[in-house]
Amino acid sequence: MAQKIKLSTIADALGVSTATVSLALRDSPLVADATRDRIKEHARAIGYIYNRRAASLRTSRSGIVGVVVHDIMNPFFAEILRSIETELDRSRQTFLLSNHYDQLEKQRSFIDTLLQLGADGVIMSPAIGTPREDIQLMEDNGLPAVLVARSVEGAQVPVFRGDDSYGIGLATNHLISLGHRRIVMIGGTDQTSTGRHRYQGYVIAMQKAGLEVQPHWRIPGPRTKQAGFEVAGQFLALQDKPTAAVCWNDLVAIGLMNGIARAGLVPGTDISVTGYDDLEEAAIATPALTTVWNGQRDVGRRAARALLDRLNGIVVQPSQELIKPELHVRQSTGKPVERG
Amino acid sequence: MAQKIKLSTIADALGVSTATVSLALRDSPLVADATRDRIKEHARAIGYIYNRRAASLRTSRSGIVGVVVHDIMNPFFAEILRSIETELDRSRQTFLLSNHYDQLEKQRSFIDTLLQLGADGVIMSPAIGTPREDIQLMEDNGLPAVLVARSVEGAQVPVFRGDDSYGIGLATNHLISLGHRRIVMIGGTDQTSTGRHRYQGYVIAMQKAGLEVQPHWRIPGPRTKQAGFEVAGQFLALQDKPTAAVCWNDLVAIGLMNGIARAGLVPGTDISVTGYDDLEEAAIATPALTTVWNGQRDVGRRAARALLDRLNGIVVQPSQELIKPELHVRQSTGKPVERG
DNA sequence: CTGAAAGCGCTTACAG
DNA sequence: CTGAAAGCGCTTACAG
Repeated sequence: MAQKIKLSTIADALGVSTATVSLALRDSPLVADATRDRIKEHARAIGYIYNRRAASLRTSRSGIVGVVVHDIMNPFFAEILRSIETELDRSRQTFLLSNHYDQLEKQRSFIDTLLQLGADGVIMSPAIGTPREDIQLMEDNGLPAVLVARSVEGAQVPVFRGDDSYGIGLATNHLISLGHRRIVMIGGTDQTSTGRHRYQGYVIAMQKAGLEVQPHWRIPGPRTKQAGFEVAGQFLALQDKPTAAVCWNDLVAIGLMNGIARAGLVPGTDISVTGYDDLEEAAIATPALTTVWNGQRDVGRRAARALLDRLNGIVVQPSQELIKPELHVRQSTGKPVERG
Repeated sequence: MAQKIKLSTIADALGVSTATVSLALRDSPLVADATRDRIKEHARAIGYIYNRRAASLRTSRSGIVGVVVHDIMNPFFAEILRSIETELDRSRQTFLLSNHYDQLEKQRSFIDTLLQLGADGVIMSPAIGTPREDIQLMEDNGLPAVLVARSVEGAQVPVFRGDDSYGIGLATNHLISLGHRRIVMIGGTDQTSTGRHRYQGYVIAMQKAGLEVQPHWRIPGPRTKQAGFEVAGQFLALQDKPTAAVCWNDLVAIGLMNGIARAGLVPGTDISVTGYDDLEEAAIATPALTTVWNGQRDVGRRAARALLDRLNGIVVQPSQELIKPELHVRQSTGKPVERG
């Protein structure tokens, strides 16, 4: 890489100032058309590479937006990410992605990196236990934030998430209307707002139907296919032989169905199972999964737009935006079957 | 955010020079211990944020490593990414992730961004059709590259990938040894080196066993669960009723098994199916999937190390590093069963 | 419509 | 062990 090519290289070669080159490359109307064309053509010809660090140091805008989630490999976040990506691409923002794996330290170190790079904003699904001070720190340092999926008590920023209590209610009511009485909730944790909301939704639906809620009908924890699979034995061994399971998400539901099948029972027939999220995979599972569509695409799109608005100086009020979930009925639920 | 805090803010407050502050914050032995401690403590107390853009402009190292793959949501890449992440974290490099979805334009625009940000290096699984000039452009502009999963003809950079021809041979031979004669290969494309290598491996294994290879025994295309599911009908309708399918990857295999089950046949009994990659999911599929472990973790780890070596000035010879795959036999394969 | 000059916030020889 | 000064490559008033 012979000699580093910079604005002044072009300016010198064409006998103009760097100011003119800078303006020309950014299509400023201040530059005469002929001059602009000459400059752009020359820049292209010699392979000029714009130095964004220098520009960003000067303008204090970096064109970088950070996105932090629990785990990008989780298909639920994957769908949110895809719609965020689409939205940000449109505004030519580069997006910097990171997993925090629910470790506060990882999340903090990423936020630190964003601050150091002068990122323009951040979209995050906060790690379990994120204190509102961590959110405030970003805002105080000029890094506007928007939350998705989970909220942080007391944080003064917009939040976009599904209406979890309502959504799990849809699944629970569906099972109740099919005639199920002994319904277990599998997965999730009280440590997240989402976890608390979903469990509440289940409890409320059961109580409204006049059904008792047994403490041992909650198997907390599982959030992955693997975990759903592993918990099948424990579920099937419950004394009072529940006939249905409301699962934390589609991954847990699919894992559980695999575990049920492995135990010689037929999911959807012997045991009814519901998921949550309506991932692409839900429709092709065996049996096809009855689940709750969680509006991932909307969450991502609306969060990205809210952030872009903030970047463009539009004031976005801190608020909780609840996306309404929808029940999608498929073959994994049916009338209850009593097991010997 | 009152007044921007910078090195000189600290220098002024403590009556030292910015040079001393800069050195102290980076633990330079040139600074007296007492001075260093005083500076670091003050920096922490007033909430100083290091400006990496300024530093990077000066030093021309950014601490950023780009990672580009087809699709981060694909579990195959997910596992590679996780091991890259672990490796880079250790060297305190920030990693900038992007999907190219096999669109050359997306890939180019990301590479451009990396060049503009002054990234230190890049690890990529090149998009279909990537010309070697695109790789050369990065190298010429001081952005060292390392390839994973796919190679680019003629590119002078290190490549880490599985031995695809050998690996698919393991799966094919396994089916042949069970007694299968009519074996179909489903998925993949000749447009990628991986696709060509895997099909070759299948053909070679068939021929070595003295079996004829029928052109219609190849159903190219599918690479996702959804696509595997959809192609089941076409597969089951083949005139000569093949008894087994060698699939492009685990996703296709799992989708196909779901499709077979939906058609009323029992995968693993009526039809033998093999996958490729050995994703976590393979072990919990119903039936558990016989598949080829593709060394994702090794690929990621070794690629990251090679790049870090290059960043540290160690010369890494361009070479093709083939990771040896292993066959993992489970329940999705068995003796052939002739269908009416 | 174009140019000369200052400045973004660091780091790095160099001098003492 | 510490400081004064130059410079990384841009952009932005300002002047003409």
